[in-house]
Amino acid sequence: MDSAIPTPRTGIAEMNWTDERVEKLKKLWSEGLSASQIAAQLGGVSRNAVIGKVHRLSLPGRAKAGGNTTAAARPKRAASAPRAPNYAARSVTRTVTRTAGATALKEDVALDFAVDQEIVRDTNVVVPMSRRLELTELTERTCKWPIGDPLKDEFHFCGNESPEASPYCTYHARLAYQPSAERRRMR
DNA sequence: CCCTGATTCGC
DNA sequence: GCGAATCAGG
Repeated sequence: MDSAIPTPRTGIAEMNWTDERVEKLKKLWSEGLSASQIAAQLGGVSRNAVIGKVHRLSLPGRAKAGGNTTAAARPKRAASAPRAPNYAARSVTRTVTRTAGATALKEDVALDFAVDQEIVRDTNVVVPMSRRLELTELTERTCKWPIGDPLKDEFHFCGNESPEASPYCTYHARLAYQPSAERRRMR
């Protein structure tokens, strides 16, 4: 009677295709989410698993076979997606303080330069819209800047592309690591 | 290189 | 039935 116990007591580790999960899969797939996104939402399965299941269920594939569905994969987001104000390319004409006299300290010049750059940034850089990724959707190159209250449902991560070896996108990296002159002036 | 879905095939 | 490995493509 005893012999080999299948040991199904793995608790949560058992990720089979329950009716619920299949329904969710169908729903998300029909909404146009990519297999990897669906896998991330379901949890415990790979995108391959999702694709495999989709086929087994004979769900309608994406129009273009093997094709990139990036465009089709983003059905809607207009609802409450933060829109980045587009007052971007306003140019700032700043008169450089060229203290002609030899008294012009190198430090001042360097500082001016830094400030110049800062102004340019402050003028051109706008708060980027986030991709609103879930924790499980983050990858090596997605910005991990958290947005919102972790306890609330709308909590998400920026998710924009982050430079290699950086956990944040360029925008949030600046907020995170505020270096030198920038901070000084902040005060 | 990043991503996508499609297919194969051992389990 | 399942899904990793592989294939094929943008």
